[in-house]
Order: sequence, then C-alpha cells, then structure tokens
Amino acid sequence: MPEAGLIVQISGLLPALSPAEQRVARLVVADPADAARRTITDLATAAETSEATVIRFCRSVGLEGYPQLRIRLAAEAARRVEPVDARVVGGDIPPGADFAQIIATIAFNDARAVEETAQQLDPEVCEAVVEALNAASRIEIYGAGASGFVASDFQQKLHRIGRTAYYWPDVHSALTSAALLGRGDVAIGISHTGTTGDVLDVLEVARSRGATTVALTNFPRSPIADVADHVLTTAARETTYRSGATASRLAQLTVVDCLFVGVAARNRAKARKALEVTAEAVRSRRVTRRRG
Amino acid sequence: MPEAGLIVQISGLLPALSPAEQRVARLVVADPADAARRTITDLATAAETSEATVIRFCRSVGLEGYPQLRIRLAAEAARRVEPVDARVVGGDIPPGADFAQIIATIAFNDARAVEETAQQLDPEVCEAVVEALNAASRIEIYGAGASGFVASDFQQKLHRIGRTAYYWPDVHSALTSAALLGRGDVAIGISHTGTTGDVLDVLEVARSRGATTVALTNFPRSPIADVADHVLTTAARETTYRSGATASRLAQLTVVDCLFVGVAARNRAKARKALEVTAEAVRSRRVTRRRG
DNA sequence: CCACGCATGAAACTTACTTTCACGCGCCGA
DNA sequence: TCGGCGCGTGAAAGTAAGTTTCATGCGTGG
Repeated sequence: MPEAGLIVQISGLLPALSPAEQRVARLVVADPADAARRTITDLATAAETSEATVIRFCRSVGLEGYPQLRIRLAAEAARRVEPVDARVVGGDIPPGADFAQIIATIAFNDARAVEETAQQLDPEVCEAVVEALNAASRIEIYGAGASGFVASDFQQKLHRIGRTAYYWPDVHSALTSAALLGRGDVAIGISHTGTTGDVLDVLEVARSRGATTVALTNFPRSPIADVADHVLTTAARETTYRSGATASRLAQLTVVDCLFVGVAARNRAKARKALEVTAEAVRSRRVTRRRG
Repeated sequence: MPEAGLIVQISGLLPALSPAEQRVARLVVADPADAARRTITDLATAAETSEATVIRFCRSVGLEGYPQLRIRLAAEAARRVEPVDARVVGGDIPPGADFAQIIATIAFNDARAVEETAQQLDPEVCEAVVEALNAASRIEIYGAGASGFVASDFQQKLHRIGRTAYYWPDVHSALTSAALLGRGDVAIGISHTGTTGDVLDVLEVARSRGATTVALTNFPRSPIADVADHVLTTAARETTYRSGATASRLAQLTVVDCLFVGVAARNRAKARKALEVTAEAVRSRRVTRRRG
C-alpha cells in the first residue's frame, strides 16, 4: 500500500510544503525519471537550494532519505510510460491540437485521476466514514461551486437508498441546518482546494455540535483538514487550462461512489429494494419507441 | 536503446561472469525490486562477496556504478508488476467485499468507462458540435435527474468562458425557452438511456424552431437519436447494483469536457482571460491558513 | 617449481548523503 | 514600535555509501 502514486502524493502535498521544498517538488513532478538520475547535490543545485532541503523534502513525503526517493521515482517513471501518446499527455492541450488529440488528452487525464485517487484512498478511513454514515440519523453534505454538484449527487444517492440526507446550495441554510446537527450525525464538506471558506465554516459549526465531520479534498494538509474528523483525498493534478477542474470532479465522484456502495452494502436487500422502487418511479417518463 | 531489458541482459551475461559476480547476478535477477532496495554493502554481504565485486558486476553489465544499477532495477521491477488485481475486476461488487476491493472495482469501472468513451467518441462529430456551439448565439442544455448534473456542469463551464448558455431543471421552463430558439442556436439533450421523455420533448421543440440539436447518450440507437442532428455517445456498461450510474456520469462529464475544451480552444486568449477573471472572483472566499 | 595472470577482498579513499547548528526573516504579543 | 519566538533555510560538520587501489592467493602454463 505505501507503493501507490508517489508523484500524485507529492502533488497533493505541494501546497503544504515550504517554498524551497516546493521548488524541489516541482522539479520532481515535472520529470521524475530525470530526478531519479540526479545526485542529491545536483538536484539541490537545480532547485536552487541546499542538500538539506532536499532531504527535508524526502521526509516530508514520507521517505527515509534521498536514495529511497530516487528509487521510487525511477519505479514510478517506468510505470507511467506506454498507454497513450506521450506528446499530448500530462500537460496542457497544445494550441494546434486536433480533436482526436484533445479527446485522448482529456480522457487520459480523467482516467488517471480516477485510478490514482483509488490507489491512494485509505480503505480504513472509508470504512470509518461509512460506519458513521450508517449510524447517523441525519447526514448533511456541503460543497460550493463545482464541488456542489458532487455534494448534490451524493445527497441524491443517499436519499435514493432511504438515508436522510441534505444538501444546501446556500451558505445560510447550510449554517442553520448544521447548527441543528447533533452527536452521531455526519457532516461532509467537499472542497477541491480545501480552502473554501463557506464549507469550512459549516463544517466547524457541525463539529461544534458534536457531529462527525468528513472532508473530501485534493490537498490533505489544507485548512479543511483541521475541521474534519476524517479526511478523504482525491488525487487530481489539474492542468492549468482545464477550467472547471473536471478531473478533480471525476475523482470526487469516484470517492463518493465508493462511500455510497459501502453504505448500500451494509444493507443490500433494503438498498436494492429502494433502488428498484425509485427506478420504477421514473419509468413512466421513459419512451420506448420513436414518436410520430 | 540501452533502456531495454536489463534483467534479460544480465541473465544473458551470467555465464560469462566470474563466480563471485554470478552470485550477485543471481540475486539481482531473482528479485530486482529487493536488490534495488539494498545498499551495496548489504547486497555484497547477501552475495557473500565484497563491495568491490558488486561494482565490478555493475561495470560488467555496462553501468557506471551501483546507484545506476539500483535505479535501473527499480524501474524494471515496476514495469513488470500487473496494474490491477484482475480478480475483483469487471463485475458487480461481491457481497463479502472489503473496502479495498470495493474501491478497486469502482475505480476500475469508472476509469474504463472514461477510456472506452474516449475511444469510440467520433472526433468529427465533436468538431461539428463545437462548430455549432461557437456559432450559436444561445445554447440550451437539458437533462433530467442524474444527467441534470452534467447538463448543469456544462452550462456553468460555457458560461464561465463567456458563452450564453442556459440549463433548465424544470420541463416547463425548458419547453418555453426551447420554443424561443432559432436557426443557428444549439440545444443539447443529455440522457443516459436516451429515453427520457422530457428531454426528447424539449429537443423536438428546439429542432422545430430550427435550432441544431445534439444528443448525449449511452445508446446511439435510442429514441433521442431521432430528434438530434448530432449524436455523441458514452460507453458505460453499468453494473446492476451501481445505482446512480456514476460510471455513466463520469463518461458524460468527459465528453462534456472535450466539447468545452474544443470551444475554449477556438479562442484561447479570451477563454483564458475569462477563466482568470472568474477564478479571481472566488478568491476572496478562500482561506489560506487554519483559523483559531 | 617458478612465474604470470586473474579473481578477490581489505583497506584507503572519495563522493554522496545526513545531521547539526546558527542565522535571518516574518509574525505575534507587549 | 519593539522584543522575542518560531520557522525555514543553508553552511558546515559528520557519517555512511560507493569506488579505487593494492596485496594476496590460487590456478595455470612454461
């Protein structure tokens, strides 16, 4: 399990690192294979810092020392070659890209985000969250902007299998509702950056009421972690141009889905029944053949 | 060229090596990953020889020194590991599944849906749609239930880069608005099954007004195709249990993202500017450090 | 039986990595 | 505004890893 996604892990930790360490991190992420070839002095020079900082960086990402970093980087770099045409991959969309390229690039990034998220997702934390969700008499989910879609999606899913779940698009309603939570209830905050003030506020209120708080973010060391009992992380390295952060959204949805399945699995019969009933409810709105 | 098959090369050279070097070689070939983890002294001891011999071995196989060997070994070892555990994959979640299994299964399905969608997505249709979107003075997007999230997401994206786009959660508003479309405008209907009555109705109205209609569905031969000028398909094979159809949602989002990038790419400067402006607008809501 | 060459490990040496420590900068409280 | 406190940082000292050198010993051919 400590094998998974070092590069991804580094990108996630990046904002939490000190400036000098960030310079090192960026070099490493930009070209892992190259970094693996360099000696510590060499890398330090390239990052315009001292060897000491490079070692600190290694420790920051949970490694013993520099040789370990080199080896892990070499391994990762080797793994990540192949499937797709590397020219397009792992970066911004080049200006002259034709549509086939665009599709390949986006799909690659998206699929990667999903896979890497799964790799680094901690099953034990998931289990704890599912446990809490199962025990909760009320579940509240918060998310602003793009993360709001995910929050809403989760709410809908839980509702469909008969759990009491709310999503409040608006901060004031959210705060009011959070204030009414109690011990045993669960509040989930979704924020890609982990710095969305509104979401933090709501989680804080929920926590003060004794509710179990859960954060879903790309950056495990961001402020949202401080107000959460459980932190679940996604692993999306967004490219600059890709506005809406679709990759991160997909990663979030994947995590939400895992939680959902976990909850549903606790009571398969009941959940299955509920799903069938709700599916039946919309069936009348389906058309089976073309109309005149 | 010198990259390929170090292990293989070593096995080939093995008979030509001196006895002590052969002991080293055998250890290395037997478990490259393990060897990569060892220090030179460590490996020498394991091979019952001296460090000097290990170095000689490195030179014998054409490498500069021991660190290079370690790195190459780590890279090779990584390459030969199978990506995913195939046992869990490709089906419903088994009843006794533990969380790691659940995660692996879901992520695999999700990633697969994204990749396969990309594979079968027709770049020419995409291009045509993008063309239409660019030319449109107004864009309307429809989707019910889960597909509504995707529709809403698309609307938000287009809006962010300054295109006039609407999403109507409610059928009546949608019908009214569709009736006001004209030639050159674009109406997009999103429906996983392709049988969602409401969405069909709206597309039909839009089409009758002369608007270009686009369908996004998993089933190219479903009723929605009959009311659409362009059909874009996702490729999600849902497993039965997986309610909310997350995989299909991810596939839809991926397609939407491709279209979005296509539209944005037509006018990079303007789009980038718009994205920056909108990002700036929410910046004040970000917190950078933990609060008391 | 000696001499030569080759494989080998011990030890010297060099380089790479790691730790320690002190400086300086920014932030908080007075 | 000032003092001090803590953190990030690099210089330098210290340690460990890797590399070279060299002497030994063994086998082989003269």
